Amino acid sequence: MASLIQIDRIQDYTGQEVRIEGWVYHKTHKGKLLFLLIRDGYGFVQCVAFKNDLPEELFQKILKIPQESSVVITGVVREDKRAPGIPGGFEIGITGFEVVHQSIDDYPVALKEHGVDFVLDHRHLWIRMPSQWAILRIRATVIQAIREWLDNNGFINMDTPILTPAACEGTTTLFETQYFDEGKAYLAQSGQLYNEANIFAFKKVYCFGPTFRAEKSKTRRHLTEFWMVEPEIAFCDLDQLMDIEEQFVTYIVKKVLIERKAELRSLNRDVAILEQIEPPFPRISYDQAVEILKEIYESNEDKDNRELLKFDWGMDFGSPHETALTEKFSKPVFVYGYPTQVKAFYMEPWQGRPEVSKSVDLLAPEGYGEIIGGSERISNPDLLLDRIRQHGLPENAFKWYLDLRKYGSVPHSGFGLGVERTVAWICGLHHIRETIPYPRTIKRIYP
RNA sequence: UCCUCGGUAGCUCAAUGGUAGAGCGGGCGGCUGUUAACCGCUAGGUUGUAGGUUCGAGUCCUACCCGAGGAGCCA
Repeated sequence: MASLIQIDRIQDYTGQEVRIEGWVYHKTHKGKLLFLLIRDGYGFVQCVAFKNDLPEELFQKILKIPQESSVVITGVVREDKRAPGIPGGFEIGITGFEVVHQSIDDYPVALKEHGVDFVLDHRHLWIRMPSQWAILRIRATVIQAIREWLDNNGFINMDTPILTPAACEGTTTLFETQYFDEGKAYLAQSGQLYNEANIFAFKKVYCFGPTFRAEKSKTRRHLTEFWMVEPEIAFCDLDQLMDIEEQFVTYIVKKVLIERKAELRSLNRDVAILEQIEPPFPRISYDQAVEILKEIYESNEDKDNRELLKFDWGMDFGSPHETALTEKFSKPVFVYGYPTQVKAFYMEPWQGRPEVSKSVDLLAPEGYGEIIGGSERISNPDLLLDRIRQHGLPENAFKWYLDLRKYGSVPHSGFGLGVERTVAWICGLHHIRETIPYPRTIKRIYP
């Protein structure tokens, strides 16, 4: 029997008779000539049947097969530039055709444009389409790259709890659940505080898991459930943190470029932009960013846009500001030294400038905005206690967190990278919802 | 929470207040290189819901439901 192959390795089998197990994605025929586009989970390949070369019964069987039917096809691999597919350029001349299950003929997801509501209601079927398949393959590679780089650079994975007793940062709205007789528990929005404990045992750690935000955000950059990797490093200041972040992000992009080129191409992503991602990334201070935004504001002629771009020192960037700022750069750009008042309570103040924090965000180019938020953490126990009190946080809940500054406190830093925003940027997508298999948004929990 | 837009065939969309239509998808037939092929035939509808105006409402009015985009907040 012909050997079973994966479509992504098809170029290794030119001239050989092979077998593929997969599903019929598309069928078209022109009299005696018939084309099937078959997907097997690893790729998409065109299979060709010519009536005169096959028994009549077999040709009719292929002709009648509905979209999405599961099949086992035997045939000879040949190179042909005309052949569509991912990777494409190869096709299989059918010699054998076996139906595993004949799909019923009302498959709802047609090969055409669909509305947002429709495709999200059919997400369980939508993921079979080439664009969604490619995006989710790239997502898996991004996740693999994240773990690889961290594991190979002295970090150890420490899972932090998802059920937590209180708001970690006391800012965002959390999902709430009853925890037996212990009162309310909340779904984690960050593992950072636990990681700050972990570094005192393991030096460099990361947690990687789902994160939950119950905010009623309704934009193309938001999900209520998303994945975040949070590295945390002992003996690390803000500059060293930026060094780590740029190495990390560069590795992720390079890995995708090497292993998922066919997928990027199928998404029509301009890879030239990604290929130039190399350290160092530009580093600008918040103060400089404010100056740049003022210039952009002054030179903007469109009155409506102009109002959205209005900005004063002390504000946090809105989406229009991030977009305008990053359009000035072709690489991801660091913005450091945000005003203390717009950032979380645990961030180390700038020396001699307490109104500024040792914080840094990494903004992706092409208007994709913040993919990383990070900072150097407060290492002085008295200052940390002051901040907890100023923010009206429950002191008791932070007792353990304050302990960390009492026993061997060191300068330390960390950051969180949002997986979905990173994937959206690498893939060049309009909306974050396509970067996760089953997106959870404020109005959607099906399927 | 606020602002804007939308809801008509399985899907994408048309239809000046006057007989609800096209393309795709489905079914049947034709064609040896299709790339969401093309050509012919065919089936397919409680126009989001409830009320109102009118001789007559997909269209105008009111309320509601559902969804999307954006703002705020954030990764």
